[in-house]
Amino acid sequence: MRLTNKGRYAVTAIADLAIHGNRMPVSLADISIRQDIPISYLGQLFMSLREYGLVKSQRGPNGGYRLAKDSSEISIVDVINAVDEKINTLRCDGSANCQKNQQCLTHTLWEDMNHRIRDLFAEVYISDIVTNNKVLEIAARQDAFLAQQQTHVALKVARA
Amino acid sequence: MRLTNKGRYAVTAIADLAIHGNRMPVSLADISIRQDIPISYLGQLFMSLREYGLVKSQRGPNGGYRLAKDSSEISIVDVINAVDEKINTLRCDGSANCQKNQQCLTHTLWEDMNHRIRDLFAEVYISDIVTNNKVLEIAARQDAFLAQQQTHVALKVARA
DNA sequence: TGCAAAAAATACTAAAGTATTATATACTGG
DNA sequence: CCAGTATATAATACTTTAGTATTTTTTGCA
Repeated sequence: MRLTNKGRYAVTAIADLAIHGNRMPVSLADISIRQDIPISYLGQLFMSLREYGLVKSQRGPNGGYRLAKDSSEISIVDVINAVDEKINTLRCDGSANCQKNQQCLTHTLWEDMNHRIRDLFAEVYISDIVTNNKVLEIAARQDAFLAQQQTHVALKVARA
Repeated sequence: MRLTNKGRYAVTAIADLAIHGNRMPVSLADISIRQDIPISYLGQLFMSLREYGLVKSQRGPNGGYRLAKDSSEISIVDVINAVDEKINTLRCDGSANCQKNQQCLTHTLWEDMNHRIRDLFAEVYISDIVTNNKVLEIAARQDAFLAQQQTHVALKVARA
């Protein structure tokens, strides 16, 4: 079983889209600044997310990404699957050949835990996340930060 | 979050003790053969398990390990903790400094998932595992395999 | 029509973590 | 005293993860 930055980043980025993508596509650059995720890494993640059908893209100026479905139809397990982080407690990948081509002593246990954890992640939807007050509060802080960054850039450009 | 061979090995080894340690201490050599786990790796794991108070050791001939408590008092989460595999979905280790010393957007989410997964593992006890019929069946197969190995060794010694 | 903003695609590298092996030492029952 | 056992630690090989870099393609807009 493993859930690392990759999966966390992906869920965070999808939540960012759910919050900011209502009117306009959201650029990776904006997500990168708001969520503090390397932009090039985001690029990789969004290729998977798009192939998996969770987001749709728009190239060119003012382009970016939007959710392909409503946030109430995307669960965390979808996102984690999309970026290929298996939530898997099994050594044998389910084929029960963990010990010399036969089941190991605890095979059934891990299989069971696997299901239960998957269910846990399957029942949390992106909409649940982005309606949480604490989350919205943090999103507001991140918005302010992005605006501030953009002002800095504008000033630099004006000076030059 | 991460659960790898180390944690799986540890739980499997503890289950092996629960099954075979009623009368005599169980040697790492036997566990190694029955469960197909490298003996030197087992040595490392059992150091942790002993320090954590889950097993007690007996050196010398006919020595080995036994459970330090009843199998109904050892949950999976204890075992995994003992060998230092954190079941942790959090990037920031709980201190909520995941993004520039402040909470990241999904901090609360991962914290919540963390608790739920921990609860899942905390409610499964070793006794649950070793009373399962399928598990006992596999244990019987492993016993036969060990006996066969020992016969081979005995024959070799007799021949020499 | 050309520039700039954006995604798409791919290759590469460094760091961290995992699993395993190896080796030497200490203890203990017969 | 010997052999079987745990104890302890070091070293190594391997895998995965995270992150960086670069080039190409698309497209809105001035």
